[in-house]
Amino acid sequence: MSYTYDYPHPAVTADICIFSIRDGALHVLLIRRLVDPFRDSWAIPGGFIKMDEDLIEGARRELQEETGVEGVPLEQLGAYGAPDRDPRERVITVAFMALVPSDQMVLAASTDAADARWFAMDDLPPLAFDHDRILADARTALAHKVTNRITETASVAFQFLPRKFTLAEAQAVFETLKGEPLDKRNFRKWIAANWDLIDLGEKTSGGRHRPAALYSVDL
Amino acid sequence: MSYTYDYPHPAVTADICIFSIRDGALHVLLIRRLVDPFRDSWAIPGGFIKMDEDLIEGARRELQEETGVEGVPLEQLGAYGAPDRDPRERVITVAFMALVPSDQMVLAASTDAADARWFAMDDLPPLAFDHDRILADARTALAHKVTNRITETASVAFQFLPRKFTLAEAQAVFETLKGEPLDKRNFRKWIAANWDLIDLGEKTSGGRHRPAALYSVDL
DNA sequence: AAAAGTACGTGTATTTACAACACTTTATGT
DNA sequence: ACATAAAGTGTTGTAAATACACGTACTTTT
Repeated sequence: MSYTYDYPHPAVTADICIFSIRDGALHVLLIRRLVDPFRDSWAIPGGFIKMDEDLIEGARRELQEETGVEGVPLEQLGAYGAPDRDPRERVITVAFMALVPSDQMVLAASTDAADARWFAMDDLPPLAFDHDRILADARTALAHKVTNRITETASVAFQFLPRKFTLAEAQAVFETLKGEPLDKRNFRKWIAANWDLIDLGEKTSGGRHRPAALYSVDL
Repeated sequence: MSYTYDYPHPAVTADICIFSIRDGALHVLLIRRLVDPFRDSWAIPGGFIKMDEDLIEGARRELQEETGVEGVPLEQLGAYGAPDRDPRERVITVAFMALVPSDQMVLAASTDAADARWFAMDDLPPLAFDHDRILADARTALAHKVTNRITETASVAFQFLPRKFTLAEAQAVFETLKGEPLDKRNFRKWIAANWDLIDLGEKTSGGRHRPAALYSVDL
């Protein structure tokens, strides 16, 4: 089967930057390519949009097919379409991003991708295509989303915390997402002002130091 | 000549929202379509991306071809790709926007567009495709760009003013772009704090009221 | 010449957000 | 008891945003 047009058409893909925190460090989900070009290179997951699906649906489907990840709230980042970004043919990609708790994710490779793995953002392999640029843009957007407003993305941050958490643990999560250290007192003022924290009246124990109060959050 | 692919490919277009102020009201540049679908409907200018040009280059070219408008600093708004947004075939569009001084623009219609005209934003005709949504998104983005930061877009605002202008004239321009009235005293503080205004020591005359001081701006 | 009309020009007080900054408290381990 | 380690806690300064009202200077009309 083949498809013929009177004028040349580009291919259109959706590529998805999935961020998570693992072991206290920001990670991104990458796949190893099984096919040329960039065979055996790492890349952000993505693939061709089908003719009957919306862009975000295509992104969701590709993400599921290539990594097994489902049910994440994607946000569009923008379109990338430099003429030579793919050596095969003209390929324009629409980039999406999301922040997810990776513990609940079951990674599964597929036919298109040999392997799906989490990589620490400060220890990335060389990436296929222009995925380094896309990922850098997504990283910047993530930091803004988490701090500037009370977005859905920001509330995902609490998914990285246990149901009962200390304020120090919460601060570590937000520092990781923003990528820079935060002042302890200012952070406590900020989080108390922007979320409904519930003081559980319980304390940590077992540390060789003063116990911390435990909180939960009402999102 | 025809082009054949193993898999179906969407068409990709660039559509451009060009805003300007005319007669004190925010206007947008629209074209009347000469071809189906939506023949004789009004639409934001745009067209198919060529295989060897970047998205923004394609946007610039289509804008020039369809309206004669050149040399404007486009910014990407995002990609729109609902499966049924074009009845002919699957068409994904990447939207761009810009704010320009329309007086210097020479409008010229082309083969694709019967007519290019400015429409007041509060008196729009029905638009082709999903252009009403794209335009609404662009309108929101414009208001943010003009006020939230000192962006290039914001400095275009002064292009709507004569070289020597009064602060009341400047306020009217920013109110039009933002779409809401501004407090006179606060506006004067804000503009003085954010731009280099030069008091020319001259005054208006001929009004049936107290004359206003004339300024110019050093961008 | 006086009065009315019209837009010009100006200052202060309040609130909010953000940034900087240091010491006391309370547990654990030796 | 003492050392260690992290928890917890307020104030101050600055900048930015908001709200708000009246005297001034010129033109036109009577």
